[in-house]
Amino acid sequence: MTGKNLIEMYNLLLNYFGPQNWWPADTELEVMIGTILTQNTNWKNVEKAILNLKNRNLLSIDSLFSLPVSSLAQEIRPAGYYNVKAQRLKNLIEFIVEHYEGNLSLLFRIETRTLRKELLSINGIGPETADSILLYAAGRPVFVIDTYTHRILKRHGMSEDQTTYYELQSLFVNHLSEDVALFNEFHALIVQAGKNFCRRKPQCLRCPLEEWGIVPPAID
DNA sequence: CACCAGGCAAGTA
DNA sequence: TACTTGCATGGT
Repeated sequence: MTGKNLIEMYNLLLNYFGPQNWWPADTELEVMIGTILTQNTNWKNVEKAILNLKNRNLLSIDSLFSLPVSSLAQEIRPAGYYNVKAQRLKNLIEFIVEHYEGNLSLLFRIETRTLRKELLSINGIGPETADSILLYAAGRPVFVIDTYTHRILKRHGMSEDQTTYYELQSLFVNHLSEDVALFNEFHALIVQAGKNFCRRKPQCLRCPLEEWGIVPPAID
């Protein structure tokens, strides 16, 4: 497993699925909200929640800041875990208001490593959410790892159960050029492949990566 | 009916 | 450090 396989994987997926045009959102704030809402949750449900916020003109730092967390929870109900996620969104908004004058461009002025630590300091933002914000909202060359990435690489013999988030991230970063557009597209394609072919059961069927000559075992 | 979805934090030993 | 559990709606 080498970089060659990753580039090959990328080309196969891009050829099969085409460009994914991520992240599906109108503003940087909407991206950030989406990263929290989609935690362990189907994106379709997230869309319903975001539509609720849009319809009530709540997609701004100021309006979210003054909205009671209980009201926010009701708006985002379709996204599931709504009490937890409402508090997490509040934590994010309060952080931006209290540390960066409620100004996203002020927050995104920070250097990547530091910005990552800042995001991780917020309760409710873990490695994947932080990296998604860095890549898809702040436009930094950070590779996002999710459960699909773990699953697909494991099925193709490129990782193990114990392989950590950061080990997988290093695998991609060390074998790819540090390119925001590439990282953006690659992760989106992995998610697309995961949704279509890499469910836990009944294992990968008609997977575009079959061309590798690898028969992915059903695992997890 | 069971299973899954673009995680994370908190609790336990 | 290394597991386990709670969180929850909506689609298949």
